[in-house]
Amino acid sequence: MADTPIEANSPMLLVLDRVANKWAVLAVSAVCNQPKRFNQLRRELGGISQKMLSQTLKRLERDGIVDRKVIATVPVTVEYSITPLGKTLALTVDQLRIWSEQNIEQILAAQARFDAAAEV
Amino acid sequence: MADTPIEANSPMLLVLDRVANKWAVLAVSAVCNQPKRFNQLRRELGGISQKMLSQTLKRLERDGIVDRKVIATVPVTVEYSITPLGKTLALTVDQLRIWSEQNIEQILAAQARFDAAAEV
DNA sequence: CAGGATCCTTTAAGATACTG
DNA sequence: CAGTATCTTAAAGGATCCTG
Repeated sequence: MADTPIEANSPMLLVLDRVANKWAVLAVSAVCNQPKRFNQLRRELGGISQKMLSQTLKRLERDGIVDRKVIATVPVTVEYSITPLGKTLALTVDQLRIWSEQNIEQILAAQARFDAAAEV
Repeated sequence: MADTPIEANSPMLLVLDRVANKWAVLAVSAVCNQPKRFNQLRRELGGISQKMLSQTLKRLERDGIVDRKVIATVPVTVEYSITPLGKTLALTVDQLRIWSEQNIEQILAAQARFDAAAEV
């Protein structure tokens, strides 16, 4: 890790602001292996509202993480896919997923200890 | 990345909820190399309010990411340091920092393209 | 020095209804 | 089907004052 403290508007924070939220991670992950349609994603991402999904996808598209392709069927179909840039991000985020899975027990144990110590 | 979509309460999301916010990342990063005191951290993390810092540190402590040590001086001193668990997390988060730095240009370029296309 | 408690403002998020 | 617009509610965040 870096010796220098992270500044308030570093690339890291800019990326975190976009990527480090539940729905963005879910969406990237869902789209990562094959293109998906809007409502298909909605169903796949459990409780997401269409507003949130719409927002999330638009942000990801703007950042060049996912690609949006309108197919002129009737009614219209829209396909979301991962970009090359998005793919590398997904790989990186996946590292965090692996860390999470490997350490979730330790975290939960720490929480339990903390809470036990707290309630006297 | 995983083929299976990330479920709504996976370890990943639990970790993201804690770790993937500006202040937590800043705090972990600030404490990563040597222990720091409360107000020392406050100064180092630019604009953080003491409420936010307090909240952030408490959460990180609860999760076993940082360690809190009260030193009985007068007035009292409190020292925050990284735990072994926190250290491995910092390493992982650092990967994301590296990705961010390497790809920030591409992201900004994508945003510029998107915005240019949007305003007609 | 290191915080807790309170109040108040701003932002995020969900529900609902409507459109090309 | 794939969204946008609007309204309302929930949560995050900041400012201020206070204490061991």
